[in-house]
Amino acid sequence: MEREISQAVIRRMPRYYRYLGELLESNVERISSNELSKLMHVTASQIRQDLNNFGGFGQQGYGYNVKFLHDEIGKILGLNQMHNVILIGAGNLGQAIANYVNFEKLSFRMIGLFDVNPDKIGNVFSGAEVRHMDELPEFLKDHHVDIAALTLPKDNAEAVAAELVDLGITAIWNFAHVDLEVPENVVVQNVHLSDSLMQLSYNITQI
Amino acid sequence: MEREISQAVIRRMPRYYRYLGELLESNVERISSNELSKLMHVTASQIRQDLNNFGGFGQQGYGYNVKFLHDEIGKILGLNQMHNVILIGAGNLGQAIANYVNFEKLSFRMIGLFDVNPDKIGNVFSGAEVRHMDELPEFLKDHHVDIAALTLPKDNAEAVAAELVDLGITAIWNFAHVDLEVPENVVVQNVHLSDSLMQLSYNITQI
DNA sequence: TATATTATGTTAAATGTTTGACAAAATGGT
DNA sequence: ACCATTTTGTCAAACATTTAACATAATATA
Repeated sequence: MEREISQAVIRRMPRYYRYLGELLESNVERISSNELSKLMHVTASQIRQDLNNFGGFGQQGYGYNVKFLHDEIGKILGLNQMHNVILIGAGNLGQAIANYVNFEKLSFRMIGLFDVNPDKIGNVFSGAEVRHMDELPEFLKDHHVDIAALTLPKDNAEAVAAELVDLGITAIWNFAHVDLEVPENVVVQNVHLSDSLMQLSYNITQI
Repeated sequence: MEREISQAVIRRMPRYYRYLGELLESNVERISSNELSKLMHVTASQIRQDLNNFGGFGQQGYGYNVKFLHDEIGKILGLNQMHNVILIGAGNLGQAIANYVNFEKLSFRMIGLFDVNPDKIGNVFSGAEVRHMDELPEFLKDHHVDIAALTLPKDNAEAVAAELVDLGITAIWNFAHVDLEVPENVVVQNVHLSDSLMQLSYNITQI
């Protein structure tokens, strides 16, 4: 039986991926957990412990090969395969997120935008046309979708999420200011901006 | 000597605040940790433990008064005072965030937008005009600013952050895809969207 | 008013996470 | 070819967080 890897570890993996990507761009070939720990301001022990959850990627006396480790973490995070993404709610935030997703060219592709506002239907953002929500069932018959991004007001979010789940979506990137209730086979990743702002507000007052 | 409250607890406070706000809107007068735990899908023990970090807000045999607790958590998070916010980088995401901040009317106010792109200077978003970055020092002489939101490409982020810190900014809400190096009296709250997307990507592949 | 019920605040146990220590293995200089 | 140095992977200790248990106090009912 395999032990499940904690989200505490998973949360740190994209950060390793990012630093290794930068090292790669700087043509650094190898790095030790000690050097990386100084760069990232974490303990070397944590780095080694984290990586060892997934296997031994390093070599004693040498350290880690930057390119190899970067690739391996990419695979762990599923970045070696393309994810088709749709987005519901083509407002300001939706447009920003649509851009954002396309930026990660090799792993994520924004293939459809949906809204209910007639003024927005037909507009093209980030190379995708905004369609009416009514077209969603038909669209999902023709296209394989891995992730739905929800960038809409909280009042509609729960109902739209339920509809998406009915239509077979199993991964939701949720920007709405509400916690979605979904079946347990559906993965929800929340980005609660106001929670983040409130945490900042708290930390300001503590100094 | 007061024991510092862990960020694990702080991260949960905005969520309590949100649920209590909804209960308040539904005219619920009182709630027990047990009822709230069912609503929020956390243990009642955790709720009581969390709240007791800040004081005894409840009463045995009664539970918690919703309005009182909501107010108290608001105070803890610093939401009882207005925070002036500026934003650097008036692109798509910047516009979305500017809207977002103004939405929390009683606690946060977007008072200035800055960019270097001449096409953007002079535009008005969310009631604030976009100014050139060169005007920032002058602006900060005339206005008290509590928080600077950074919504710009990662290549400029570190330099802009350094400039902000020089000019006396002590709280940064960072959306740039980079970890800022700042003096320890400066608070940084990161929103790394691509980290979040990668975490989602990982969790998809695990089911 | 007496009593059963509810529900907090708090202590202690259980669980989870991070850090330190070190044996084993590879490297690199002489 | 040898030896000092580096550095991993892993075990165990230290630390932090979460959950369970329960004494105490207020409420509500009869």
